[in-house]
Amino acid sequence: MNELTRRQREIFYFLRDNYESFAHSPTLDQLCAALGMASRGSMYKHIMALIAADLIEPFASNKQGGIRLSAKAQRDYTACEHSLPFVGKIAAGKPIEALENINYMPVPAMLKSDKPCYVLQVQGDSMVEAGIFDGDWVIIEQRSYANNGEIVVALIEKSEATLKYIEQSPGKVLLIPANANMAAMVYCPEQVEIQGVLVGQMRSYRSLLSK
Amino acid sequence: MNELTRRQREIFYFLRDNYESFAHSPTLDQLCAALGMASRGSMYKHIMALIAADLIEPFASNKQGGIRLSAKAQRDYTACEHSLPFVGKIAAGKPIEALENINYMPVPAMLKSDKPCYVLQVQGDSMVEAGIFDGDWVIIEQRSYANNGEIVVALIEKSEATLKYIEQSPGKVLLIPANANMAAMVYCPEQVEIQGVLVGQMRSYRSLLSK
DNA sequence: TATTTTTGTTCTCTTTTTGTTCTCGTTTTA
DNA sequence: TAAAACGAGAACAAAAAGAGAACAAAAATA
Repeated sequence: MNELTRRQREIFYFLRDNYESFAHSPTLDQLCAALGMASRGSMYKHIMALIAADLIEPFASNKQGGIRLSAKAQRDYTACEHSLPFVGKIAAGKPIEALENINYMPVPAMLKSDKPCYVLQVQGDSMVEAGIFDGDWVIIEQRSYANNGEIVVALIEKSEATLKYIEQSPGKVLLIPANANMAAMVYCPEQVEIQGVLVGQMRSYRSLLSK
Repeated sequence: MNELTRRQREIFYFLRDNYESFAHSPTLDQLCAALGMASRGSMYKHIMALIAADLIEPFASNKQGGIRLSAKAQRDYTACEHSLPFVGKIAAGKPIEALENINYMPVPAMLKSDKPCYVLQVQGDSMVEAGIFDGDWVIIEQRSYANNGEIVVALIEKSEATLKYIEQSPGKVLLIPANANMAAMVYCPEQVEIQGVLVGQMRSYRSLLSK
C-alpha cells in the first residue's frame, strides 16, 4: 500500500466496499460506469497499479477472468474496522449462556475468517492443553460442518454446548477435550450439532491481575 | 508537540481526527477547503512544519502520495482503543526482530492496558504451559519494571530478548519459562532490562489450517 | 458455423491536479 | 516596535488522470 496514488486508493477501497454488489467480479467497463469514468484504458492503468501492489489478483492476459481482491488485500484491508458480536459464554455441559445486550468488539482481521464469525467467552478448563484457558475469548466461524481435528462449538442433544476437538467417523462422533483429566465423549451424529469452528482466540492478563 | 504554533496544532488534530486512516488522505487543496483557507502555499508551509516535527509522514517530492500521520503521531496521539503497532517477532535467545514497515492492528480494548502498548509475535515454545504458543501475538505494555509473577519482555545483556515469568529478589532476577523441558535462568539485576509486561494475547487458527 | 458484441490491451494526446517556491500584505505576539 | 506567525495568490513543472482510437482474443448470439 506504499506507492499508490489517491485515485488508485479510491478505486481499491471502492472495490473492497462494493465487492459483493458485483455479483462476481466487475469488468473494466462496469467499474468505469460505477465510478463515472469514460475511458476503459484509464481504468486499466489503475487496476494494473493495484495488481502491482498485490491488492488485486492478477488475471491471465486478455482472459476475462475478473477483478478480485488479492489474498493480501483480504487479509490486511477487509473488515478490519468491523466488529464481531460477543454472544455469550460457553461452558462444557451447559447451553451457551446468551447475553441480553449483545456487545460488539473490534477484532483484528487475522483472527477471523472471511465467513461470519462471533465471539464466545470460555468457562472451564477442558481445553487447557490446547492453550485455551478459563476466561479466554474465542472467535468462532459460523459453520455446520467441520473437519476432523478442528476445535468446534458443538450442541449436544440440543441442550448442552461445548468446545472440543472433533473426530468424525461413520456413525460416530468423538468430542475430545484437551485435558488429561477428562475423557473423550462418544455420540451418534444425530446427537451432535456443529455450530461453529474455532478460528481465533484472545486472552487478557489484566483481569487476572485485578482478581 | 511543544514548538508547534497554534495553527499547526490545529491542523494536526484535524488530521488526526478526520484522516487517521490512510485510506482517504487529503490533498493540500482538500485540507484548505476543510479548514477554510484559500492558499495552498500557506497550507504547504504548515504541513512541512508538521513533517519536521515528525507528526506527519514525509512524502516524496512532488509525488501525489498522500498526507498521513507518522508512526510517532499514531503512537502518541491517536486514541489507544484503535490500533497498536505490530513491532516484530520475539524468540527466546534473540533480539527482537523489528519489522521495516510497522503495521497497526486493531485490538479490542480489553486486551490492553491504559498505558502505551505494542504487539509482538511469539516464536518458540518456552511459554506453552502458560497457554502461549508459537505464532501467538502478545500485547505488551511498555514498562521498565514488573511485579513478581508477571510475564515480561526482558532484554538480557542488552542483546537477547525473551518472554518469561519474572521473579525478583534482592540481587537476583529469575526468568522462568513455562515449559517443563526448560530451566529457569538466574541473572543479576544489572543484566536484565525489563521492556514490557504481558497484558494480552491473541491466536489465529487460520494460519494453522493453511500450513 | 458465421457474425456480432464484449472485453482486455496498448497507444497517443490533452487536461487537470498537485506539490513547490515565491513575493507581499496583515495579524498576532513578545 | 520588531519579530514571528499567518495567509493570499501567482507562477511553474511534474505527475496523474482521463479521453478516445485501434486491435485481437474471447464470449455471446444468430
